[in-house]
Amino acid sequence: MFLYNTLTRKKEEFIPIDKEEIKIYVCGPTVYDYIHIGNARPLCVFDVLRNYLEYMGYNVKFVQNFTDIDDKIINRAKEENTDYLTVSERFIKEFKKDSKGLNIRVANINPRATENIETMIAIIKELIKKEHAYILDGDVYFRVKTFKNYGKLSGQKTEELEFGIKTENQSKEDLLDFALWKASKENEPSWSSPWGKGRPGWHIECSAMVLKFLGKTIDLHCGGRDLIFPHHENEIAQSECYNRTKFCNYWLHNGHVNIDNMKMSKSLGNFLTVRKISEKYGYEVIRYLMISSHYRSPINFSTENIKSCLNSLKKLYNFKENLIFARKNRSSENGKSISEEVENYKILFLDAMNDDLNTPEALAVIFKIVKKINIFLSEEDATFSMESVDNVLNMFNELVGILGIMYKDQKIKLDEKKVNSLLKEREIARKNKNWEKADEIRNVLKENNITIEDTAQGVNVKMFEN
RNA sequence: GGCGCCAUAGCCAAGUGGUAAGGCGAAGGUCUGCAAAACCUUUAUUCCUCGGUUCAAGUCCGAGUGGCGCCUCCA
Repeated sequence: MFLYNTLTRKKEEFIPIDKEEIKIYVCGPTVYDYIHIGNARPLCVFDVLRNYLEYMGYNVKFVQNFTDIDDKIINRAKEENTDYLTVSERFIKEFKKDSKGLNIRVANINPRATENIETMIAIIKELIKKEHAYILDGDVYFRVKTFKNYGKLSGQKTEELEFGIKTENQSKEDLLDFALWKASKENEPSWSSPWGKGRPGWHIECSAMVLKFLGKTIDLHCGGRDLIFPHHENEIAQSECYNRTKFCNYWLHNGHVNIDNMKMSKSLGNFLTVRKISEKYGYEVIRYLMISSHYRSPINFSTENIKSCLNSLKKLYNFKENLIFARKNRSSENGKSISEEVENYKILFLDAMNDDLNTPEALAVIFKIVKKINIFLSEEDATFSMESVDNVLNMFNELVGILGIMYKDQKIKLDEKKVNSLLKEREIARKNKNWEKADEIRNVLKENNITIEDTAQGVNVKMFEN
């Protein structure tokens, strides 16, 4: 499998440190609000990565943190007249709800910054001892000039970086130095440290949690491309100065979700929450949208785009339902085999995934399978071998499962008995050419998310939300 | 000032130097009591522009135009 590594700016073959346990760290959310649609992107694409690695037979240890102490959380707590813990607890819950909706598997470990402050303090102590960091009025700063490779991830030279830098503390030794520890202001949550009361800087959190839960060197570190600088650059600096070894082999960065071609962000205020969109269109279409472009490309969010994705998903659901219908009603011992022609497509799907997770290509392969099989199904008089139908169904479920779509449950609001009696009633009406009544029953069922289609082989009852 | 990304049909979107995947939408047709679903046909002689390399360029090189991101918090 080839992955684009930001560190080398090339697609590289993925070679794990230890096949028995691939170590992935994904930067998680700062929990001060509902996640926005941009946050959904790394969740979805790196969940696909995880699925695919496991599909290939690797064991994966997947760690995603919660940044649960930060200025924004403190501010929100102040606004709501409550404490930071109430805010972070609340939005961790909401995060989990949205994640579940998006069919994101729960990480093996979800460490919280505030639960790992001891590790951070230990690292900072050592960095001070090694003169990679210094104390300044209760703050601790990382001395960037002591790390020769600073800039290796972002491709930046330190001299050039200084050009555009904006900083709040002018008394730092160097403009590039960043905070490892921040002295606390009055009435703010704080932890005691050798440098007085305070709280950790953002970058050290991730370094500490990576070290504690995954070790000194990890396979994959993932996040949005806006994290390349300074966040990930700083993580490398801290961790490599502390561990004296390479921090991470492959850095993966997803592209942004834009709105009107502008980056969607909480600071710009042009963001849409996952919750809001899911209330209108459902969660699944958000996930579909995320895999419909390559993970490194930008996505421009629009309702037109969402609606197009909804229709595509509908086509896939119809396909699956029609196959299940064919299995029940159109299979016979001497039936046509439909799976052989489609077996090669699985290889094409895997080729696409192996090529830096080319999910749009992988989706195209799925639609090619759908097309091929639909041509078989469109032959009205044909019957099919049940085994081959099962093969296709299994393959379809397998591929779609890697992408993490098609997970919506059938939702039946009416009980089965009632549905069956309505169906019988409709059949009688149809025999008597009482079209009005037949259509009325069809509408009633439709209102309950049950779609019925009259086919040559009988009535195809589809029970999913449209 | 530096680093980087992007430009392919009405929309979304792949594309490894070998003659433009796939999805949505639209139009017409088949099937159907009507639908639905599905199938068939049509929908980019051309990939922002201009040069260059090559037998061959959407793909490589150069210049230009337009858009975006990072260097403050960000996914």
